[in-house]
Amino acid sequence: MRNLKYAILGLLLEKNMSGYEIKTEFEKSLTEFWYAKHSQIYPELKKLTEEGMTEFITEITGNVLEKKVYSITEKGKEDFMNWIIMDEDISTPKDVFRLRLFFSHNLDLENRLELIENQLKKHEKKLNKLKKEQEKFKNITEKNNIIFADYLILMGAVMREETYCSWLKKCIELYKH
Amino acid sequence: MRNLKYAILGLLLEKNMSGYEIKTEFEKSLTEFWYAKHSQIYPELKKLTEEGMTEFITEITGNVLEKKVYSITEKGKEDFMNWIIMDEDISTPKDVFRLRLFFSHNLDLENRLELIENQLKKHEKKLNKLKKEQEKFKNITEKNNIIFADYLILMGAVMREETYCSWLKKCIELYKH
DNA sequence: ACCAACATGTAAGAAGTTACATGATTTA
DNA sequence: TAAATCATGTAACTTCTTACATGTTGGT
Repeated sequence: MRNLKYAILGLLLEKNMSGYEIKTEFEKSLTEFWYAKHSQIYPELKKLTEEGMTEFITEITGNVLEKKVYSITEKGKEDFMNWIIMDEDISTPKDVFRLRLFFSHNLDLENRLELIENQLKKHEKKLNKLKKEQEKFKNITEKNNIIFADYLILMGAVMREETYCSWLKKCIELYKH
Repeated sequence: MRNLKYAILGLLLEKNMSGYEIKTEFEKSLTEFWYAKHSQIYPELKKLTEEGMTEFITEITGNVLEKKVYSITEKGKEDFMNWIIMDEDISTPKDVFRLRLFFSHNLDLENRLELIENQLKKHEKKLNKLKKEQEKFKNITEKNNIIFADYLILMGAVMREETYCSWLKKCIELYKH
């Protein structure tokens, strides 16, 4: 599948970046649908370079600190463009909370409700955070840039969290009556 | 995290099962939130037995076919009951489609719309399948058994797919105007 | 001077996928 | 008698996490 590969290539298509900057982008822009630790990113960049998908030059920050600035090659671009139109089957995300809920008849009603209410609190907190972020996207008109994709992703994340919260509230309601 | 472990222990708490039956349960009951191939289940059962969480007896089907029927031990039950009330941080599911969409400004409008419309078709198909399954749960009253958890999980799955579809439709609409 | 952020890597192990490998039983 | 399902495993590999390991730079 090599999805991490394409996440990295997609980022490098925007601009040249170091491994550290890529790591930062994962935390900022991709966090609602992908993530990777630096311990996965650095070896992947090494592999990508060996495969001829990326190249790098070394830049110096300050006096001695070396930074490897990666760029995507023609070969990398071709590979990325083949991947992005690929038609893949959808897969259901794993969900540890749902796993717990499925087996929650092993708990008494009180503990079962606590389990769900705790989960609800967390998702409500996340939803509020996402809604605050959404305020940045007031006047979006340009549909051809990465900012618009950001906007659609965030909208999807808000909808996803709203639904998760509604579902949990419905579960609580059903157990209470 | 050992989530597969607890998925298996949870199933064995209901009734004694063979690896093959556990595999079948993953496909039938747990499919909306967890899954594992038999190549992961068999070694995990072996490990669980070594750890004293499960035991097995060998049964013969037909003339010679051996079946290992696993049961959960007291130690396994204790461990499971500690896990189910554990308070874990929520994590965002990875989503390859969202990854593609995020980078879809690299496609022209026509291909971008095709990408989203294909995804919509798949999620609509899945939603219809889930709604058909929901018809089985007409008169649910008993809130203390595993069937009720099944019902809540399925409700959550329907809501999740409905929202995914709404989001995709909204994306299409925004790109078309 | 200290701390947060910048910067890059490796090692060990857990989790998950794909393929290899085999054979029995049931149903059409 | 052929195909689907039952039944159990291993091997090689990819993916991902946690921990180890080190050092620089910029701001207060």
